[in-house]
Amino acid sequence: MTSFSDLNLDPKVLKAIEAAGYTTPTPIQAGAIPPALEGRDVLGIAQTGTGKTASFTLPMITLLGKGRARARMPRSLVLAPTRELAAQVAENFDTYAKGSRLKKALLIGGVSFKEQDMLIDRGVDVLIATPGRLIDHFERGKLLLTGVEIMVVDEADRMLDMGFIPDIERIFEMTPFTRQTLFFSATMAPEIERITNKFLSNPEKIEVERQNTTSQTITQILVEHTPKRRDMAAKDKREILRAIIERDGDDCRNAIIFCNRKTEVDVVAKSLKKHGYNAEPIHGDLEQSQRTRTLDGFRDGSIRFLVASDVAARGLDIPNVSHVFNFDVPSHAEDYVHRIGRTGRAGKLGTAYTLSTPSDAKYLDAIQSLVKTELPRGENPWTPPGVSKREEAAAEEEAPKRTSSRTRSRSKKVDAPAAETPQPEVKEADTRTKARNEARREQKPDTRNEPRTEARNQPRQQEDRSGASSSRSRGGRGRGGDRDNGPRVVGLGDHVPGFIEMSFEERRGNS
DNA sequence: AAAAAAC
Repeated sequence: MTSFSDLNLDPKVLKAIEAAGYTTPTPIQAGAIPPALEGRDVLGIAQTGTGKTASFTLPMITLLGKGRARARMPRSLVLAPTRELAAQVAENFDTYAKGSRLKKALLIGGVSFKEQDMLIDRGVDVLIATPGRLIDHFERGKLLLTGVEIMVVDEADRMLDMGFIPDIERIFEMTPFTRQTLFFSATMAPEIERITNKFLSNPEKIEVERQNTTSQTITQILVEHTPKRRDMAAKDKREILRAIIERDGDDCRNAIIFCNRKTEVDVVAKSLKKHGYNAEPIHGDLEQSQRTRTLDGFRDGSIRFLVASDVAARGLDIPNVSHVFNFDVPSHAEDYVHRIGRTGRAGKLGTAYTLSTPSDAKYLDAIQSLVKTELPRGENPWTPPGVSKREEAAAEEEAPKRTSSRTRSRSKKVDAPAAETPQPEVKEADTRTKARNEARREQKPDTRNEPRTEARNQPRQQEDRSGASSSRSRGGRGRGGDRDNGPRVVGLGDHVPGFIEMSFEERRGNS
């Protein structure tokens, strides 16, 4: 078995790897590092979580160790699709280039040009960028890419999804054709294939087994719900979300809650906050400073719930995420895989809930055929207020033979035992129903009103969280404390070093 | 149908 010390890496890099607690490279690292060190092009087919980032940062640091950067002429370039991923790559360089004199700059949008300009002017060895901001700098004449010796394209398939491929081609053409290219993609779509044929020369191809989406470390649970009306789905799902959080108690240490739309992200985050939960939103319409702050806060545990758009679905390496919620069923099946992959990392256990309504059926089918399993159905812990289980069942039976009259169906509901018709729905014309309701309320005031109010208020109180956790037996899954004693794994992909568990602030403080 | 990324 290879170890890092067999890989011809710079002794200083080896020392940094050792300090981070690693001895054995992951398959992608073992496959990509040797050819990269020989100066060959590399085509890596691998997803995040396989140790991909280190498979290019480690050889880059080693190769760039000799030589010095000239002003405005970076010696290497790493392109990433999102700002957060670019920042993550930059952190990786910080970790492993500690002993070296390499200078780096992070060029991402949403922050001022000033600092970035200064760094470029002074000369950098490593430039890490999102395509838009890089091209912007280039067009301002602040940047020359003719000195690029190594170019890395990370998450190419996502770049394709985001329409970045023309930009990537443009950037390729601004660099010298003698450069070394390291190219990473989770899939080889035809368009990706075309690009690699055009810009890579005789690459060493390393394919790492597709990450097991039904990984044993992730428990997937589907929670189905049929809203009374279609427009109530979102509101109902917010209730269900809170009910699950309460039910799972301490097991749900933290969670990423994915929504399909940015507006929904805002609504869900606001709603959780209103109910006393520690939650923050993250999506592309928010200020970059806030995005960074929120992600740091989630990483260091000061934020318990990260409500996110798909900006956070891929590649982000946040260890110790206990739960992922698909508040919305993702409409691209691939995204499901990426989203739930934010938990169950580094051999630890994770739970991924997906909330679905009948209108999601089509997307759900696509997901299930992609992951080649039927998602196990879990219990929906939330009951709509005023609707007993019994009545729910009755209503379902009733549904097929329902006749036209709304009034009739409503009065039926009222007749059912323990029913509570929502007051706003009772029209003045319906005086008989109203009177009946009032009479019933007088007869049994506590059994109807009290529990309902309490149930609604319960999650509001912070104390209730610990209260709920005492009864968190979790349907016999019996995992309790074994989250931290999961299967033993080695290498930079699965094993997570201590520093990753720290916030960026803390890491800076350490260096 | 929407998200991401440049000003």
